[in-house]
Amino acid sequence: MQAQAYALKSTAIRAPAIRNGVEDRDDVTLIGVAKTYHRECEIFGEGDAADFVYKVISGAVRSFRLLSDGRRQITHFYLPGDVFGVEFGKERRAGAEALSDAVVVVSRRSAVAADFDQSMRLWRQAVRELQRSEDHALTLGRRSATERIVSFLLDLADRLDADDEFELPMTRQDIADYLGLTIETVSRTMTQLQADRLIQLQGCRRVRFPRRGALEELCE
Amino acid sequence: MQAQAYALKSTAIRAPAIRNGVEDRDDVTLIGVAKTYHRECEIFGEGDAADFVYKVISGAVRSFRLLSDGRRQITHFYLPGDVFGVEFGKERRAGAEALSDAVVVVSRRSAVAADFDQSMRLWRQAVRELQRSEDHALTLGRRSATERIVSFLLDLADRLDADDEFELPMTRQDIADYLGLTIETVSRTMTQLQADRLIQLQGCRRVRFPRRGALEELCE
DNA sequence: CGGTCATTTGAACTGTATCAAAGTCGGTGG
DNA sequence: CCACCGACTTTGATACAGTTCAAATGACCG
Repeated sequence: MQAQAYALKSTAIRAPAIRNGVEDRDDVTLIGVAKTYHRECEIFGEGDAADFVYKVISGAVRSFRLLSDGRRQITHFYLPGDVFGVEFGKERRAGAEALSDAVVVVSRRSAVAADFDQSMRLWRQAVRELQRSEDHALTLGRRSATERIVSFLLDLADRLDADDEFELPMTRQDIADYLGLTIETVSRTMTQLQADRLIQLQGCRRVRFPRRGALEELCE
Repeated sequence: MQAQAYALKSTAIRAPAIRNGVEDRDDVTLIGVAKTYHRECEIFGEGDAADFVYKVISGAVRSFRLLSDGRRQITHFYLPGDVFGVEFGKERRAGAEALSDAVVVVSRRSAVAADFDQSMRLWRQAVRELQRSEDHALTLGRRSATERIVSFLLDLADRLDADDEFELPMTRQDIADYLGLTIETVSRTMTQLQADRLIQLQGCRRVRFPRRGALEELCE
């Protein structure tokens, strides 16, 4: 399907709290090994043993689930500062792959569990992540294509701490599989938003919000 | 919108573990007050303080979120034995209402927190519930109307410990708002499933699976 | 029985998918 | 340095699943 890639480089690292989001004094500092995963490289697969937890340093990661006929639903995107791979059971409920070349700190689950304070924070992060999928379900169940795209872009800008301009870390296909749309609908919708002067595109990855207020109105 | 109703009756009670699901030695015994909520009655609203946790004794409950124009997404249905209203933050992220007259045990959050073992179990239940919304997102993002209905019915039968016949505790509109469809599509799809001899309906609430295997194939 | 509310059915419409082709961009090798 | 390649994206034309609007039917309850 797509070019196969594999992990590179491994150095010991202490990954500090990065994101400066609103209430993130809840940030997790993972101690572990930094690994570089190349674009499209699998980090773990659905059903694997969940022995490690991860934190994105740079690049981005997607997690996803598949139906047996190949339809894919991307469940989350992870951006720099995000923790992922925290499972409550023993097995992975979703697979994870690097979107672009990504540097990730990998930490043994058992090692984290030893530190009560740390594992509390990790739990809270994981819960917050799960709560995002409730929001996601609302979007998938009840919003139009335009509303999905707009709320997605606004959310992404927010998580990237971007004010009104940022780089999309994923392809149109990834966006489509996250929003329950097709790649063509994503493309057309973004073209239309640009025609309506609600967003500006420079190349297909760089997005600017010339009038954020108007965008926000579109999906409240 | 709909007939207003209100809570009735309050007696002290000890709500024992009910569901005999596969791995539910994880069941929670809430000690609190039994309340009866009438059909369509609000149990709590989005944004309320989350001071109580609940367990369904009989009847059923829905939780939901609204868009500002009134579109509704039902996030979960709670059946006898289910715990609900466990929040990780201080505020309700969704509203909850009784589907039918429902008996519910209400317990102060602070009271439960005192019992470590108990609150652990409560947490795990809440996490499992949140994980369900990841499954839900897959369904909403990537399955057809027929697949949604079939997987919904199978899941419901399972949770009701029904073998091949059970009573739907909710209206077509509720099913529609859970599955991201319209009431007409739900109705037509069920009629079609019946015509295909994949389900049998007696009245609009009683469902039977004459060939469960065939149903399961429809949504793997 | 009659009234109310939920459900089903029908007909027409529409948003999004599908299928197909053309355009863009970045990288690579000549 | 430039031309070509492959992957991704955009655009176009058409199809269709699911929605919308409207009306008929059915179920429940006093």
